[in-house]
Amino acid sequence: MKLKSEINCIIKEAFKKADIDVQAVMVTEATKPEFGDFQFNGVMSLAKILKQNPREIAQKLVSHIDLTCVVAKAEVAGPGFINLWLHPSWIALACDQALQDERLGVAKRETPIKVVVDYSGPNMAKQMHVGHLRSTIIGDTLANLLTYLGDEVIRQNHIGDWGTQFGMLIAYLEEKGSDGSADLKDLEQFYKEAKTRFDTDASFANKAREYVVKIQSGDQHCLNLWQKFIDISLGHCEDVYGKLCIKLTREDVKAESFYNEDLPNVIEDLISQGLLKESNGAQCVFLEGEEIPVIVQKGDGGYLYATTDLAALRYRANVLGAKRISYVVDARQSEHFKQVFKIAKESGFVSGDVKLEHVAFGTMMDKSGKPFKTRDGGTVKLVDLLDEAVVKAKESIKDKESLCPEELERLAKIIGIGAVKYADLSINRESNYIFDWDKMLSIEGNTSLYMQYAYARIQSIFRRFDREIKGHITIGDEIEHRLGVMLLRFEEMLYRAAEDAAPNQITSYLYELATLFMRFYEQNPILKEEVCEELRMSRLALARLTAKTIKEGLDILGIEVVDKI
RNA sequence: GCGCUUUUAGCUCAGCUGGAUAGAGCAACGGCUUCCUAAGCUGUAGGUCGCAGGUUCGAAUCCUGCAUGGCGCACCA
Repeated sequence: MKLKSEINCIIKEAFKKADIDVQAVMVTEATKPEFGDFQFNGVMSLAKILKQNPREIAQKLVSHIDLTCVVAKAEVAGPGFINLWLHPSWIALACDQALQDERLGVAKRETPIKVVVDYSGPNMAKQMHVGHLRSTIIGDTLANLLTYLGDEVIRQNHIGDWGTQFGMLIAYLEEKGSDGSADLKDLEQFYKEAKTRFDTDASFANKAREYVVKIQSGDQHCLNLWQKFIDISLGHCEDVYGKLCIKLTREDVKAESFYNEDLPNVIEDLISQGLLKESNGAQCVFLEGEEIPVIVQKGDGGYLYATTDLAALRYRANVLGAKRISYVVDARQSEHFKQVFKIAKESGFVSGDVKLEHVAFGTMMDKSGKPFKTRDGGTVKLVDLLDEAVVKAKESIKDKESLCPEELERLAKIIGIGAVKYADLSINRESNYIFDWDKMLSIEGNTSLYMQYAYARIQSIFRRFDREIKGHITIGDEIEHRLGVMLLRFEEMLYRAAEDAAPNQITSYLYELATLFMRFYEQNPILKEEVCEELRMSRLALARLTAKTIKEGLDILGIEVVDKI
């Protein structure tokens, strides 16, 4: 059941009865409570086309709106707005049904598609840093969301495990002896040391270059060393994923090296499509309207970023069969993706009906608006950031003294990590965002703690009332009415967020929902003596549906909830 | 130089396909509790939506120009 679609149908029916021809109608949420639950604004533009008075058309339309079941009242307002109020009894019934349903009334997509979500993509030469945070959590959320809506989601972790720097690292690993795992605990340090050796020792540098060639030509000894290095490095990433509750596994890893063998074919196929041109010794694709070409093969025969991405694109479209391929990557690479997508379509690597999208996001800044760095200007390791979040969360817990250490640790983890994720996801992903611990761990405003508190508050009701809820929801007052409508909007909100790949639509919704619930709870007692049984059951049911909706929403965001806070 | 992008309240941000008096939170100043989690609710104040034009019955939203901060522009990924 999609709320707006339902109302759209009613409006459309009214148009039909009024004998007015329209294409599509679209109601929107009312901008203010006085204007009802939903409003239809389409009459004004229609009046223009028909050269008639908009108020008259609106009036005519209103007289034909079916007021028996869903819509209770329809009113013309202003220049020709139509305001719509829903039947409280209908809202109540729909909420009852949602509560009975495991999926809270959220239907699965009628025609699910295969979607590849490419996200996280850490570089194996270095430890994950804050720059990977946004891709990882936005991508994971998108994957969760699409999965929930019924699409077949293929998560892809396109790790960087190929290229010249690995020659250096492998050479250094071998120099350190057979068991390098101890030295690899701190990849950053390892990288630095290797780099120093590379820069100061010519024979080491030569060896490193040889290794590059050897790895790429399939030398078994070198490949073994390389594999070992990647395993350890990937292990670091998995620690971070574990802390962050990210669902990526080894099965989702399709590294750059995976496409290596296909790269010569990409070039060949581009040649046969007549898209390739040599320029200054490099193989290039010149796109229409662009002066600077996309290089797919270097003068020395080496391949580039774009080449690998082309190989990956056609693998995903043709082998995996994806109909939507989403790249959750920093906005600075938008030009790259625009070009690669264009080449993929023009070359026929990816057929026209496949939706290619760059889910771009802005840079993470510090409190003063500069790119997020450590005090000495280095990159902040993601592990350190997450550990700090847990420590800070622990400090922020109100009566931490009353909790046992294990419980405090568990709470701090959920709250700290949840706060980092929620803060990021609640921002419109395309804008740069300011990373601010105080704001993040604040209980006020659109934060994860406010959500957690709202949820925990409801759970505490059900600790006092542990019987079965018997009876039905009745919408008694305006706040219950608004809460009910908000609960019913969950489904459409999710579909919208999925379409736009916009997690902040989910957080905005959850915040509005939680706020409404808090208001409802302030003025409508539930377990107090004076409340009659019937009313109590109705309010309990609303509370439970709210809790379930919050939990489901946070679950899609990859954030755990706690019953007590 | 070319291209992409940002600009909304003192601060951090919403604002979906153009719609009614532009919304939250923080910060400021008030109010509510013999306790169903006050880590809550609530009132007041605060904005020529960067500027100037244009399209439209109607523009923060679309178009053009300018200003502003950021980013990207050939063999790194």
